[in-house]
Amino acid sequence: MATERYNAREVEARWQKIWNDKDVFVTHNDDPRDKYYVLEMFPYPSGRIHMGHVRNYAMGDVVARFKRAKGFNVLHPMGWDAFGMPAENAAMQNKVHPKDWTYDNIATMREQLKIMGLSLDWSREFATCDVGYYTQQQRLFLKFLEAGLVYRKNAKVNWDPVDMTVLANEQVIDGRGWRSGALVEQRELTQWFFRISDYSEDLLEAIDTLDRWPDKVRLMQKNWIGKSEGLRVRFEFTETAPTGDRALEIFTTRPDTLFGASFMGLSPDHPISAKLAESNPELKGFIEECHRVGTSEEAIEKAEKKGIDTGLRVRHPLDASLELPVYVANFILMDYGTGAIFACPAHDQRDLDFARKYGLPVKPVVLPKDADPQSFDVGSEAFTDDGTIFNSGVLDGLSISDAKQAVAKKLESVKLDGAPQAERQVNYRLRDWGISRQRYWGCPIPVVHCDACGVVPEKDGNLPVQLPDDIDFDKPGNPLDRHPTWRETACPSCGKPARRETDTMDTFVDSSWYFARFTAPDCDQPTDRDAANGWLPVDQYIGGVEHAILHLLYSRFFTRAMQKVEALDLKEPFKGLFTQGMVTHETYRDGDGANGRWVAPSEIRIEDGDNTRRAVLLETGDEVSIGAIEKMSKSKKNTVDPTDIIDTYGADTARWFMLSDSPPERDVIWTEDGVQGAWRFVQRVWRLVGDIAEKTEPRGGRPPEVSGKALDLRRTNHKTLDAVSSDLENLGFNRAVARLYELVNATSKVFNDGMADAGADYAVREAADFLVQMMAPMMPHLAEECWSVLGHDNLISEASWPQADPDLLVDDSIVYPVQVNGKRRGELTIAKEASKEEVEAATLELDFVRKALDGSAPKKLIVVPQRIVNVVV
RNA sequence: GCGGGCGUGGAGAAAUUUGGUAAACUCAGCAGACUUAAAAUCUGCCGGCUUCGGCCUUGCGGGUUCAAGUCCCGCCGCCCGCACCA
Repeated sequence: MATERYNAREVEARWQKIWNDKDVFVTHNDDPRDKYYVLEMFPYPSGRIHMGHVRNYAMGDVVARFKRAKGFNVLHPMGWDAFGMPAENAAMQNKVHPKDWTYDNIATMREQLKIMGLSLDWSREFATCDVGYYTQQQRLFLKFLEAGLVYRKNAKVNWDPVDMTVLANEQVIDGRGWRSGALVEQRELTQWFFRISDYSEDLLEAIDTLDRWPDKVRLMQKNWIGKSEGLRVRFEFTETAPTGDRALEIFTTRPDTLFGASFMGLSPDHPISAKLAESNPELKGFIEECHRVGTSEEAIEKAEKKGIDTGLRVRHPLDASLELPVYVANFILMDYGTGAIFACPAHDQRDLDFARKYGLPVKPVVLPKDADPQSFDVGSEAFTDDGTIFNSGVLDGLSISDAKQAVAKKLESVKLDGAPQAERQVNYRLRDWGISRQRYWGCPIPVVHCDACGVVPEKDGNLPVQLPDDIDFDKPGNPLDRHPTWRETACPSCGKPARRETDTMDTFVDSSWYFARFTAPDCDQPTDRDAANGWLPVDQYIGGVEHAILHLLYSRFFTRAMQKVEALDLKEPFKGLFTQGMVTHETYRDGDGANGRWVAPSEIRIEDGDNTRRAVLLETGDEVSIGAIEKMSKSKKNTVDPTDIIDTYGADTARWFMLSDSPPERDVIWTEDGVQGAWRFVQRVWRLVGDIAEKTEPRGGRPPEVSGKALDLRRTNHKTLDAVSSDLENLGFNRAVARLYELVNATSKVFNDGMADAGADYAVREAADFLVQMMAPMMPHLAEECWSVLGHDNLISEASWPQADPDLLVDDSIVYPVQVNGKRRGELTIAKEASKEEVEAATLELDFVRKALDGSAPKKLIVVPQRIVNVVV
């Protein structure tokens, strides 16, 4: 029993070298076994790995190692999402080139990942800022352009005044830039767009096929695409509008409430509003005021419904005698529907607020169930639930959906100026994806502006359009624009001098196809079709829920677009998706609570008392206040550096702790005590396995006859194997961990009790072998070391997953819990094959059952075979 | 406002897939063994009440069922997403 203390540092480095020297984790595309592609969202090279990465990659690595042991050809690559603003910010602040900053960070983080012992195929590594990668991205862009998937338009864009760049709608959060936090302004610019909205319906419908995605993410995507079915209706003006329009076109999802129409509303950005404003100073002022208010959450919440009567009137399409006033109103959005509405105040809260303010009619047309049509009044709350149509002439008595159909049918057949007055229409919230960014550190958009030919795609032979290295960051804005010579080029079409596009692509483009590039990272085309089709879709994708909409939706679009340009042949890139929780930690503050300075965990010591727990500064011994548990962040200083942990305890301990306790989708709380618990387990396993290796012989040949405790242990071994296999299959890492603790407890007991029963040696040795194999995906270094101590001469990383013996998964006898009136009152041990009648008879013999029955027969006796017995008295 | 999720010991949690022994496993705590002492390790206890027979207990209130943490209805609380989308 002279086993030495486990030296993680030495052991981990040794096995990592062996794996590397033997190319154990290099994957070949021509391997004939079934494929399994496991991918974790690749990191942005911000500088150092954080605990969130450790958690994410530990999970992915467990899946990769488990599937490898199960016999799959596993693809598990890693790369870097390497373009983006922080590199430019660093350039501006520290006078370091974005390229140097990025590649330095990558070098640091690569080493950090390597000491985690991840089973990655590093031969496929790339960074999105590698010329080799963005060349292919430019090639893909040109193919998309040719296929009509890209276009340029003058558009109002979200302008971030701090980063001095354009943001996609998705990147505007509460009216602020997602990165800078600055209030976003509206600006007119010519921008490049991807036609993601062409795929709205397809992207929406296919969500139903993603049955291995979290419901939450699927729902978020559904809402984001935001489909609504309705009717586009033209209301005839009583007099031609100043724009020359004879009718006002609106979109509605509630044509059933048409008889409740009270007024019309125009967006302040509607062409008619703009035209009227030219001769109406009051309206002009109002529109300007609307623009000033902005679109922030706060502004919208506080904004009162306001508007101005334009003086224009329209005729009601179903009742020509009725004329409706046309207002410009601040709550109507130009970029949804037609930018104009008909308002039915009784059944829409916004319309109601507006109508009450301006004294416009409120006529209910949907009657709630059991309400009195004479007295029903909506008051200050619009009625939006189901009901029956009334006050609506021919529609009276219809259900809402029947009324919708009836109105659509009627207005489709009425002609106004030769065209149908209404058309059914489906509207989506999803807008095209603006990808232009006025930045240097991104993939250049490979087009040329020529005075003679206009906008011309760069020739494929001229790719790549490479970023210049000599660049300065003295002023804000786009450095490519200011570069003295980079812009100058020849027109690919006519050969005359022309200028390069200086916009670069949104970095979300880079991450929208990297998973495909990993399948053939050196291909001289964006993809090797066979490789991509062979490996994709990704079987298990793992990452943070913060990418639930943007990255995942863009990737789904990209896969479709790539299918269209024949770069690959599938629609959905990610078959299984898992969104892991965050890593959190207690926060600490110096001095007086809320105003105190944040203190890092490494600066304090926790003192546990009987019923007290306090934190004191290491340096001074002064007490600091313990605050809420929050996501690890630099600003709150509650971070723990993974390399410090690995230096002290080793990678296995860090990985094991990350996988223990908390279910993977939930937040995990990082605690020093918890890490130490994991460390103790590492040592305990090491001692136990060492002792078993010393005292028992390796197994071989047929299992011997076992009895008593040894038989029980063999059953435990196989039951644990069965359970852990399914836990890992379902990403239930915390459950798998708990079962391995149980197995260690059970094995120690048999081993320490002297192994008196027949076959105990075998049972204990089997337990050790199984234990080591089952923990190998989670603690691979310790597992390799133990595996070799147990006398195996192969690598556990290359060993096959063991098979559970079905005979050992069931016991000879069953312990039935016995309930009396549904409360457990005792138990009954009986042979497994006992018939229902035998169980019933045995139950009635039990003392506590007899007592409860007190001589009379039970009202009911329920036996659920192999489960439970319930006696109803 | 709309949509979704969650609520179990001192803490993280299990059991939620199929309604069937609530609290496995870990952390913290307590008591003990070993030790000159500490660390490490090992053993035991650890939801509440109890007249020691038991009784109660999964946010609260109801319901379905032989049986409810699990299903249904209504509240309360917390978290997440979207947000003037007609």
